[in-house]
Amino acid sequence: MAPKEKATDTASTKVAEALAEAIHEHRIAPGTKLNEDEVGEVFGVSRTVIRAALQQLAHQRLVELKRNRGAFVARPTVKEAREVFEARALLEPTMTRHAAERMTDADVAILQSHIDAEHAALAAGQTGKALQLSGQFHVEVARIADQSTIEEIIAQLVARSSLIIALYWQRRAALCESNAHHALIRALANKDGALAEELMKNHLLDLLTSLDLREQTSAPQSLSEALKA
Amino acid sequence: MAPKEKATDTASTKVAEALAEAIHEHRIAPGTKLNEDEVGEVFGVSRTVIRAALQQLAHQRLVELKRNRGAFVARPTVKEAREVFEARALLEPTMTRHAAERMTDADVAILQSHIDAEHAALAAGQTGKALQLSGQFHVEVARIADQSTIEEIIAQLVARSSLIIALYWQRRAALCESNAHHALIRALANKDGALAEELMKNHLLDLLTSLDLREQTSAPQSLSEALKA
DNA sequence: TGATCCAAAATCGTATACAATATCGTGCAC
DNA sequence: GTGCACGATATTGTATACGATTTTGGATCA
Repeated sequence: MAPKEKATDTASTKVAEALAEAIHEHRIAPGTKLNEDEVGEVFGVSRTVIRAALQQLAHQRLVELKRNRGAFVARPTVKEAREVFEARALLEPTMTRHAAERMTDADVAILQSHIDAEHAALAAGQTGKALQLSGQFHVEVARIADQSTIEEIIAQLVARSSLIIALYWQRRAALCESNAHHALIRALANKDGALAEELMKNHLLDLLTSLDLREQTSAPQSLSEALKA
Repeated sequence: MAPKEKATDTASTKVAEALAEAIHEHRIAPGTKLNEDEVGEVFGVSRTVIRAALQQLAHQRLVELKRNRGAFVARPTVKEAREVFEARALLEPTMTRHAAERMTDADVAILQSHIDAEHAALAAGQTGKALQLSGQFHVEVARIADQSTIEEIIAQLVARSSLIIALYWQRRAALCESNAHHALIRALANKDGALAEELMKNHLLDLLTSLDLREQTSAPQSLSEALKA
């Protein structure tokens, strides 16, 4: 339960991870300004490390940096949402096929543990946690495919997807995901690359269509941002 | 000719761009340590902005950050080289097809000007510059496809490719590239999506096979690095 | 001679201080 | 009463100072 200390990581990374988790769990609303002094006080560190953390998050597109204005939690547009899933649609099915060809028993166990943890989190009402674990499943597939470069790209896209889902999710069908993952894991365990690829393709499409991507879904968070947009 | 000042960019970005250019043109050898004080003196700024710049470059995988040890120019492995081109192979052909469908006369002109500039640089012996322009061609294709998210990913992959090419290029066939781009531009101008897609796929394969990716091509830059690897 | 340990130097990580810029409120002119 | 200008305030951008960690060199001892 205690956060595992990665001694090799710098302080800014830990802050970035904490902020990312908060953003993914939608505890910080998109568009929120992240004041450096304020955040620094919360984490008990100086602005130096906060700035480094914010820069990391900006590279992941989880926050937006505006010169002399500050950092704001990203508010992915509908277009961006589509683009992220378009990118995933181009990368992940092929990764899944490759993963099926290299699948080991250990890999099956790892993926299964992800699903289990996801179910546990869901049962405990930890929606954010479940979402993160669900995303991690996709990253693991790329890892199994032994494509670390694409794995990183997918990790970033998954992180952005998490924010997108938090924003545009039309509430319903919370566990259909796990079912999709369950079918996927079976195809992967059977080394059925073609089926796994197809399942992943459909899974991503399902995810996309489960979003409400009509233009300007809800009223903008703040009036000021709305008028500037 | 003068570097255009982007007033909206922070100082660290300018330093990062300058360093990136130097790395791409292979004026700084892979594996070279980038001492913060030293680099800071060169650019006449403090370590604060240098650190920010190095962090940006680390995110692009152009430099590697080692805790308490410093920043080193990245030395992509053979595996990483293959992975980068695998990622590009998954993304760019589809982008090319989409670009063909949205191509305007202005876009044709832009792409043509890229090729012309590339030829000019090549004629002037500016190999590094030509390489960069050649890469920019690929980024432009994604822009024309109106996929800014994938455009960013490709931009990053192209940047890494530039370093990879500088490392693993087996000297020969310098201008076959431009020919490939020329054929591509014609297919794009004719809005022949299928042909453009195929040409891009082959072009990327050509690029990959033009590299010498046998294990451990040349002797490592430094003994110390060699022994640690 | 070789290895080991320790101290000194170098370098990175973080905090603080100062400068530049943007934001916001107030007052004045019309 | 409205619009604009200007100064006060807040916030970011950059530089510098200090502490922590690593590296390096030499001295000591087997």
